[in-house]
Amino acid sequence: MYALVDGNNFYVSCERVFRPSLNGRPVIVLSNNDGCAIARSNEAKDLGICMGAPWFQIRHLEQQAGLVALSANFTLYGDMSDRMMSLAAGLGPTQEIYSIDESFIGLNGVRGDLVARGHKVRDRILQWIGIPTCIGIAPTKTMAKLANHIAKTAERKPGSYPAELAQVCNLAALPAQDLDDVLQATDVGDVWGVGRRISKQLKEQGIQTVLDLVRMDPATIRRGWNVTLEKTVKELQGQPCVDLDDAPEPKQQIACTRSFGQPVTKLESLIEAVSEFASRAGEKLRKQNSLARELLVFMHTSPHRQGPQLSRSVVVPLRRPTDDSRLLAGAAADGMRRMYLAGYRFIKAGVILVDLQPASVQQQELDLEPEQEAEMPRDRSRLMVAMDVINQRYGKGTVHVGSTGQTVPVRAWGMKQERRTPQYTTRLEDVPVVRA
DNA sequence: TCTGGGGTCCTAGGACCC
DNA sequence: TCTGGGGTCCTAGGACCC
Repeated sequence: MYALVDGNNFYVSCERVFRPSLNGRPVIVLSNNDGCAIARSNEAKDLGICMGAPWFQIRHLEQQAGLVALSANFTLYGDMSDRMMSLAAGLGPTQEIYSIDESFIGLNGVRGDLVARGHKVRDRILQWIGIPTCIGIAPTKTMAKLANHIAKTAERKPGSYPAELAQVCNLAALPAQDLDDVLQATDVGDVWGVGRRISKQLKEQGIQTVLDLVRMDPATIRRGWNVTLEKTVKELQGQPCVDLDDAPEPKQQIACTRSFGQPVTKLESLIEAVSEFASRAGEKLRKQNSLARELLVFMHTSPHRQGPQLSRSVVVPLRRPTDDSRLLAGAAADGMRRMYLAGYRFIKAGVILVDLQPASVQQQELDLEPEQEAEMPRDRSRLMVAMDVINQRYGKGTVHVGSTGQTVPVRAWGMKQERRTPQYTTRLEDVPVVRA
């Protein structure tokens, strides 16, 4: 048995904890560069704002409907997430943190009324952290996801489902006929693993609701689509195919990519940008104790704007597997020099570290180039360790690779974030002060 | 004027091997 | 009249997730 605990409108809820005046108002959180909506309060959803709606298209709602738009404050959301996860873990013996606002809890061995237990944990998260959540409970992860969706919808749209399913929904506790009714009332596109494309295909075959999908023969689904969808159907039928993953493997690739605040044309600016991205990717790489053997750099112009378009990428092999930000930044800069072409307005660039291996694996080699040894650290260099410790303690970018251009007063490629709230929980100067 | 960022899994097809 | 069979590895692209 599994539970899925999911924060409601998570980013918006985080902001509301520190600005209660936002309660009851339409609020959205914008993506990097204040580009588009990535989180919406219920009131904002009711205004018809879609996930991913470009800000310039909905901006008029600020005046017309009192919409509040905030720049993304990922430092805040990450910290609130940690707090929420630690309380959600109290629901059962095992936990898989699936995303910043969701975790699966394994309920094996948990006795008693699961719905009552769910409400207790939900109330605790709301009181201690301030984040409203919904909890779905079921025999498989896919069903728990569905139960969570039902718990949320039942709360937000009264009448859509039986009222007692709101907030905490245990599908395993429903009588068969009630379960069928609930599945029939749910669109097949709401199932975890059924995206826009497959949803459309299923509907063309007459499979409209979750109940229709549950009644399909898994082998038929496999023949008509693929094994992934077959697993989804089996899971919906109550047969577990996806295990709880409470000790995730290290990532197989690590990316750092950004859109620029404004178009960038100059090589120097692009080199600064990808040096910075490579250095940031290096931090993530060291955190999971891996080395990279290859690095991919890319850049492209904006498909949404007029003018000549260009999209290029190059793979840069590294001399030997490394986690050293200096070497990664250098490789990224080399790649950029190789692929750069003048005359284009670039809007995005990025670095992806691929072909990763554990840092514990060491390929020995003959010392054929002893004069280069000093520049090619073989172990995690003490410098990188010191750099990470200082940046952890005094803030990101306190110590950085020189080629990233942080000494320049204004970075040509910097991000636009005009509406960001303070880092209430992670920066001493930003901690709210209570006055009597 | 203006549209995010970071991942995973699966499959088909080509290269290559014996 | 006539061109083997079986296997692995790698890559690109598609679909999905939040």
